Amino acid sequence: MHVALSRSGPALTAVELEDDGRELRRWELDDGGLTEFVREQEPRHPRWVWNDTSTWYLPLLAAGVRIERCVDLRLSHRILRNAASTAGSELATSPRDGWDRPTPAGRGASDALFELEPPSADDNPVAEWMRQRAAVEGSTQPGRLALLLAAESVGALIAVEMRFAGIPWNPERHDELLTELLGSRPAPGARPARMEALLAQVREALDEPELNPDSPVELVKGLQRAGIRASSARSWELKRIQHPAIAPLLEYKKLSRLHTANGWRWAEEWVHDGRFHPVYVPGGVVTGRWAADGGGALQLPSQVRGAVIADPGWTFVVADASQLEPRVLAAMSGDAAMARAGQAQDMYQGMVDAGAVETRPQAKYGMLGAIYGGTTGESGRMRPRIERAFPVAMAYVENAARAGERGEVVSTWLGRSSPPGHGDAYDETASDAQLRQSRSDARSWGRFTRNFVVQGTAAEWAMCWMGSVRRRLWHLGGGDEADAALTARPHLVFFLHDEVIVHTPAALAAEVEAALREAAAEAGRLLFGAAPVEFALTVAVVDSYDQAK
DNA sequence: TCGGAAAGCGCC
DNA sequence: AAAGGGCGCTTTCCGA
Repeated sequence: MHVALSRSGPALTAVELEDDGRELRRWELDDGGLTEFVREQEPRHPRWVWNDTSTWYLPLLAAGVRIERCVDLRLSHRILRNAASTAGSELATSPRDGWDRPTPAGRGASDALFELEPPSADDNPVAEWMRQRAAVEGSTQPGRLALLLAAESVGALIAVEMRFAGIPWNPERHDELLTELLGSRPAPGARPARMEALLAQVREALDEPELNPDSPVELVKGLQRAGIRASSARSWELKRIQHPAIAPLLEYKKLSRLHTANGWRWAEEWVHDGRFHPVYVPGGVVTGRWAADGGGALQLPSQVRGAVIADPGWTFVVADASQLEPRVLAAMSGDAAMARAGQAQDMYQGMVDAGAVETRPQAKYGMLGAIYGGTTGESGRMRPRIERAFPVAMAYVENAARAGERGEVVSTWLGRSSPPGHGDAYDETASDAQLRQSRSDARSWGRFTRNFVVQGTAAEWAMCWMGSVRRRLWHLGGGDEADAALTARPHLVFFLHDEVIVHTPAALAAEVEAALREAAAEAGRLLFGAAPVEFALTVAVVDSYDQAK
């Protein structure tokens, strides 16, 4: 059962659809009636069809209404517009229209969390839904694409739910952590005491009393005047230099980053009532990974994770998928030897035990090099051995790289396609320098497409995993019969590419862990069927995030 | 004065 | 000669 929601000015329309798109019933509503309508219909388990999940769902959640499933038409449209397997569809060949507009930004401080604009008017969702169904059914891989759209849509629900719930954040502990590292909070515009002290050491050691360490240009000039040959102000370059100014300078830069990105000002903007409410952007990255729009949820530094503290009587279950991308590559390429190495809880150790390489770091850098296209350092040295041990997997990523170099489009396992390549950027009149540049650009694009197929498929696995986790957690909390709100049950509060945090009553932690593991296995089956690849999780039950790992 | 690019670094 | 993928955020830099 599907119910499409749309808005025309102040009027809302709900249309119940037969599976073939025929209209069964129609309701005319207003904003005040929407919440009650959805609440009444939800026990029938409709799939809500709407333009953008965040605009419709956030107000519903705020009113205490949680839904089971939806179709996010705009996210789906974007996938189908670009997918190689739907290139001939009416959707993909028609001119760009309103459905090609970007998802409305959820930007803004969480003060405005419940003061969002109401859902905006848009083109007819029923017609768009039919167009999308036709594109999927006419594609070369309808089953996979349908799964991708379902996973993307449940991801959109989860993103809104996590923003709504927020991640428990203890402002006092955050302030303590900052004070331990930086000194007490300085006046606006002033440097914290610890940074000021380090800066004095740097200036002294360089004999540069006016040095401005925050300007890379000034910093490099100052270093050079002191006889230090540095071509940039990057930490990795400075680390190689023997000079008394370097250690305090590196420490200064580290603290400066913390102070500006996740310091007191950040907390004032993003943490309210003991919760950090980041804005997630499903599908915000070309590969299908999520992005964040404000708050920096995907870059939360380890220094402040100790401020993520569970509520009294509650705890966190932190789970990350171990070596997700190598496992995904083993499954999608069908590399049996690599899959065998993945039978181990620690796949890199499994690669050592299989005799592919000698040490765990060699396995790790070798694999990352294979997936990223690295040719230097340890990953470059390991390349021949990885190729010998896992020829099928390596051929898979090499093919993706060569396709990208030729300007071709590549696709993930479920059918998300890469952006169009550059094609031949030169002709017979090109100079040697232009030819070199062109070949370099092609190789660079090849590294992108090589990584795209793996990173994008890993994102698909993660979305299937989370969708399954979400469903299981809801039932753990009593399912539809229970009256408890989303945040009164075990619920997802954080997601970071291959890692989730569940906030749960402590008594349910063991069941949550089991649900996470079952969901990981389910995601593997959903994507890859009976492929003999295991998706191992590392799980920790902790009261604060810094205790995980 | 403003806005975009670049630099640098945090996460995976 | 160049030689590792994807992002977001903050500050500085620089030109319109």
